[in-house]
Formats: sequence, C-alpha cells, structure tokens
Amino acid sequence: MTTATKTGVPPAELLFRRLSAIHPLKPEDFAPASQLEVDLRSHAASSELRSGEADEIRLVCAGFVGELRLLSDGRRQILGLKVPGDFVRLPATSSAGHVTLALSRAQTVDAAPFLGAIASGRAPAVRAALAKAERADAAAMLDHVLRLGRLTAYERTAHLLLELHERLLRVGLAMTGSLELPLTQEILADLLGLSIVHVNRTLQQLRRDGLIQYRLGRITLFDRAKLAQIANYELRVPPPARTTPVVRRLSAQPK
Amino acid sequence: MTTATKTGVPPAELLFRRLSAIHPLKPEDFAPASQLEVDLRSHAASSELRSGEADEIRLVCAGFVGELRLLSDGRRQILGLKVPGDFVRLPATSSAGHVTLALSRAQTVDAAPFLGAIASGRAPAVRAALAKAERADAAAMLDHVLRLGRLTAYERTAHLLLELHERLLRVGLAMTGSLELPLTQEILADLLGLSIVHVNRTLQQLRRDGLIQYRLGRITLFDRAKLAQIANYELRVPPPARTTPVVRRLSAQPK
DNA sequence: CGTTAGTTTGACCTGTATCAAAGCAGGTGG
DNA sequence: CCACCTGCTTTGATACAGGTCAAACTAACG
Repeated sequence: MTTATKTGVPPAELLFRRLSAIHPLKPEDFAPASQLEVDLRSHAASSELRSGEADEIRLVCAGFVGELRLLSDGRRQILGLKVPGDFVRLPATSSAGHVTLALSRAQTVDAAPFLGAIASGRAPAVRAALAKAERADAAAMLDHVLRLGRLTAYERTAHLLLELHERLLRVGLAMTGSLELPLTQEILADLLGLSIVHVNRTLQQLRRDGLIQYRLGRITLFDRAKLAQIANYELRVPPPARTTPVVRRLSAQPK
Repeated sequence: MTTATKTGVPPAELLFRRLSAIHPLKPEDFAPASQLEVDLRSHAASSELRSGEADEIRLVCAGFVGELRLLSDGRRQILGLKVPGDFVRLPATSSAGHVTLALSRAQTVDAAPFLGAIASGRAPAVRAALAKAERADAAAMLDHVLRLGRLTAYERTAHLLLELHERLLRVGLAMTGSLELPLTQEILADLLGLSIVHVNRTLQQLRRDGLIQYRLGRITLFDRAKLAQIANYELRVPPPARTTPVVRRLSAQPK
C-alpha cells in the first residue's frame, strides 16, 4: 500500500501469463485455475514462510520470495529467488539452516488444489507447460551458479538485473527496460554472494557507466544489449525495438 | 584400464543402489532395470556428450560427467557434477556455451527404456524413488550455490570433497573415509569457481592440516566430522564408527 | 524530532587471481 | 634405455577484486 503495487494481478491470471509465455495455452485449458483463489496469504518483508504440517507448494503472486541458507557465523546465501508466477516448495521439516522467506512484502496462495486438478484432470497442455516451467526454473538456477562461480561483481550484478527483468516481463510485471525492485542492497548482496558495501559500489559503477538507473526501488536498464554483452547473458526477450531513445546514450561514457 | 575401476558395477545394480539408498525398494520392483543393458557408451576424458537427434537422458555408470558453461574469454564453470548412478539430460539443441562433458573417462547408458517402463508400468515404489532422487539432485545443486556464493576456498574445497564422498558412498563406490577422484585440479577449479593455482594451494593446506590426503587420484578424508564443521556441511552419512584410527589425528596440527 | 533501517563514503586489509617458471610423471619413438 | 614430449602439479612473486570496519548521510515513520 506504500508505493505502487496495488492489489496486483489475480493469481490465476499471473500463472496463465507465466505458463503461456513458455508454452502455447488456450484460456479454456485453464479452468482449474479457478481453484487458486483460496488461501491467499500476505507476508511481511523478512518474514519466514512456513508450511503447515505437510509439504506445501505455494504460488507467489506478489513480491519476492527467496530460499536461503544461513551459516552459523551469520553469512547468508540466497539459493533461489522466486518472483510472482513462480512456485515455492515449503518442506514440512524446516531445518534451522535452510529457510524460505519473503524478501519484500509478498503474497502467496496454496497451489495444491490447482496442481491436483491438473495432475488428475484432462489438460495435457497445462501439464506440459508446467513441466517446461520447471525446466526453466532449473535453468535459472544454473545461471545463478554461473554468476556466483565465474562472473565478477560487475558482471554478476548486470546478469542478475537482466534475469530479473526478463522474469518479470514474462508475467507482465515490468515494462521493457525497467523494473520495480523493492529489495535492499543487503538482499542483493546475499543473492550475489557479495558484501553490502560492494554491491553498493557496483551499482554506482553501473550507474556511472550509464547502463542503469537505480532510484527508489525502481531500476531502469538503459542498454540491455550492452549489459547482456558485459554479463555474458543470453537475452531471451529480444532487445526493445526502441523503447529507450538513442539520445539517452549520450550520458554514458563511451570509454 | 589404467588404475583401478575394472569393468565396474553393472548399471542396473548401480541404479538400484542409488535409488534404494533414498527410498526402500524391493528387488522385484526392479525388473524394468533389465532394460538398461543396451547402448552402453564409453567416453574419453574431456570428450563432449552429445545427444542423437532428440533430447536424451542417460545414466552415468562410470566416471564423472559435468554440465558446464563456457564464457567467451575462456572462463568455465561446471554447473553440475554427475557421478555414477546419476542421470544426465542431453538436450537436442546444444548451444555453444553450454555443454556436457566427461570429466574423466566415463560410461553411460541410455535411460529412456528404463524410464519409459517405469512411467507406464506398475512400480509405484520405483517412481517414488525417482522423484526423491530428483529432489536430492536439486538439493546438491543448492549446496553448489552455497559453496560458490558464501564459502571461502578452504571451506568450499572441504565441502565439495564431503559431498562427493557421500554421493559415491551412496552407490557403493567409495569406502568410508576415502574416494577415487580421477579429476585434474583444473576440473576441480572449474567446479569450485577458483583458479587452478589456488585449488592446488588449498588442497595442500588441507593436507598440512591433517584433514585429507591426496595422492594419485585417491583422496582420504581423515576426519569427516571436523571437515564438516569447517565447511558447514551437514553430514547425511554418519561419521564412521572408527574407520580411521584415532592415532591418525596425531599428524594433525591441533593449532 | 528522535529513532531506526537503509545507503553511501573512506581507509585499509586480505583472499584469491595472475604470471611465470620450475618440477614430475607417463608415454613415445629412436 | 635414454631423450623427449606433453599434460599436470607445484612454487614464488606480485597485483587486484572484493571484504571489513567505522562513520556519516538519508529517509521513512511514529
């Protein structure tokens, strides 16, 4: 209620967008999504998501959720980031070192009824789409590994921003070239495997290089093609026809 | 034929061990495994594994296989490591930047007939076991992320060795406390996101600290409990009753 | 307005990379 | 059997990316 993000897109719509972006899907295949309206839950930023008694799968429908590992000395690493339209699995047995938490204010709904309906019902297209989505999630995880293992802080940050941007585009929650990112730099640090201070400096560097703008939780990517080249990122959503006027580039230092 | 690793364990046996280690399985559930004997393929170290025309899933039955990402400037990161008993998915469309290759001499068999038989047949236990195995693979991936993101070189190396050891134990290819590791330090570097030189120094440090021994592709873990503590590793296979005589600890520097 | 959470800055330190060269096999062919 | 590769490991010297510590700044919020 603070900034933007009113009540948001209805869960079923979100999921429909997410799935049909990967696999062609007819709206009528999508009846089971009506199952989704139950058990909407809101989560404060930094609050842990716990499952009831059994394993649970929830659909994120607003905000960001992260699965993260804690070390005894306070180090934290976010293992995977979930954006609206993604599923989170909440294991019944929550170990102390491995938690799922809301990285910003977030909302989720129980996905079990929907998934159950899909599994038993006759909607092969949806089932196929889900399988593809699962593979896409796995691919995101691999990108995460690449970032942490072999990219420099600068590359890493660019890479992450590009990935987030595309994932949000996919569900209609970003415009080409800009995204809402209500995450603290501490969260970004835990995502990128960097220190807070270094994240801050890296973002400034990207800004000074005229590649991004970063203000009030909104990030603008001025030149996705160049960012992609820097980060070794393979753009899946093609660079915009010309959303960003070419003139903008003047503020960049051609180096 | 060089060192040990004669002809090795038959694929069906390997898979049986792998699966029944996670999920109780009766041998008679396991008839479909006879399907596995076809299409055994040997791979030279460093050779790429390519799929025929379609997507393909193969079972690793000897050696190590890695999925890796290449950057234009020569940096490489191994995204996931497969040991005997694991499945590798070979996508039909192989992009230049993303390859699967044999990290040591290795052997694989086509898993499709087996998986097909399971999917269609009546062997719910095996299907459940496969699902669990898949989740275990995902968990290994998360460990990989933690290592790369938040552990120091020293911790990272210990962590990886512990993980490999347990994964090999699981399929009966390691003794408690020691494992065969025919990987060059360059491969370890690409796995750990470190430089070759640093991997070398880190291994020496672990050796000097009396925690491991490293000779001729065989690694001995002298004190898994201590290694686990260093690496923030959660041992799944309990520390040995007393495989390593306590006396061994004398060579360590108590610091 | 004070308080609190987050961002920014500066100074300094250290883990890890890089470069270069020297050891050390194991395998080949003369 | 030796001389020679070639691929891998080891060592030393040096450079730099990124971490840590500490403090100032900013902006929300009650």
